[in-house]
Amino acid sequence: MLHDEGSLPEAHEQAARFSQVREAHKTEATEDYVELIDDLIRVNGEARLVDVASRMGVTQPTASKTLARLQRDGFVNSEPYRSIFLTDQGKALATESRLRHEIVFNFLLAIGVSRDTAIRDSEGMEHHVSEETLKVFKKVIRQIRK
Amino acid sequence: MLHDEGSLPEAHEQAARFSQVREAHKTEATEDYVELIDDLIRVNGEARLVDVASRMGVTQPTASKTLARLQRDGFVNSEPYRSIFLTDQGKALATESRLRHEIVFNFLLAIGVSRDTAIRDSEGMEHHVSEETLKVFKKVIRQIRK
DNA sequence: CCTATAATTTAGCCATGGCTTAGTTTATAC
DNA sequence: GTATAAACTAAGCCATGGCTAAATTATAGG
Repeated sequence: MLHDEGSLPEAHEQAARFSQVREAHKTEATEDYVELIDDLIRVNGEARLVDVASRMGVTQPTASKTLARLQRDGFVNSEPYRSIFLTDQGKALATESRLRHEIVFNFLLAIGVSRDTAIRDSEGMEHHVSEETLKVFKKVIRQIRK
Repeated sequence: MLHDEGSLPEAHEQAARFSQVREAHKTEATEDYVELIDDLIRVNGEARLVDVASRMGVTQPTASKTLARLQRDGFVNSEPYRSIFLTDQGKALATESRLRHEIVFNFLLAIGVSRDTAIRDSEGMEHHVSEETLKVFKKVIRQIRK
């Protein structure tokens, strides 16, 4: 059970958890964007707004505005009408996000989730998995593989 | 690997996944609120705004505004200055959310995540786990328990 | 080299979900 | 029964992240 019958967790603890989830939310867009930009640079040699937008499933103005925020916050760099680059901070975040994403994805595969679903679910889950859980995921992957 | 070296998933498929995650986001607040209101009614006999706010970790005006949206969308019912009730639709969503939440929580426990972390991570993860993955989670819980 | 098309930006709209400050209603305590 | 405290609502602010329509800049073809 998540909490006992007839009782609830302490209010301030519950509040702290919800605050934490909201906090994670704020960084989701950033992580998704830098991860995608990193992929585009690897594969295409450069990241163009038009590709970011189409792969994120948003319109170009939306992608443009989001990228302006990422630039303001120091994750990307780009000059007007030019392609997009990751700053060192952006690269670090992309690497970390990719790693986390891959672990969640491989974990889902390992326990028997189909590839399609693993791709889909890992996209949403990756932002909400703590370091501790990630460690357990890695252990389970190793165990199942042997 | 999530995708091959030197290639990317099809743009429209990737876009569809991100759209899906964004879609899930929209219902998160609703699910968290109805789940909490359901708990409060079970334990306290009623759900008061002041408790919803303190347990969600937001100010009363924020909770009030969110509840107005939930009422507009048919999940809760309440008269001004009175306590909050779930509609049938709200109860159904609360039940479904609680179930999903418990499965994710118990799954994390089962694979060896600590109770505190399981409580925290399940809060964020529950909204991003598909039916298929949930089934696998249930199976794993059963297997580990015996 | 110029023109058409594609890419990008700008401007302005909207909903969500945070906040504060101030006012109103309800409940409590004396 | 009324004063005070607690609960709730109202009004108005902000950032994020969606959108469309229109303007601007870059690029490619003839």
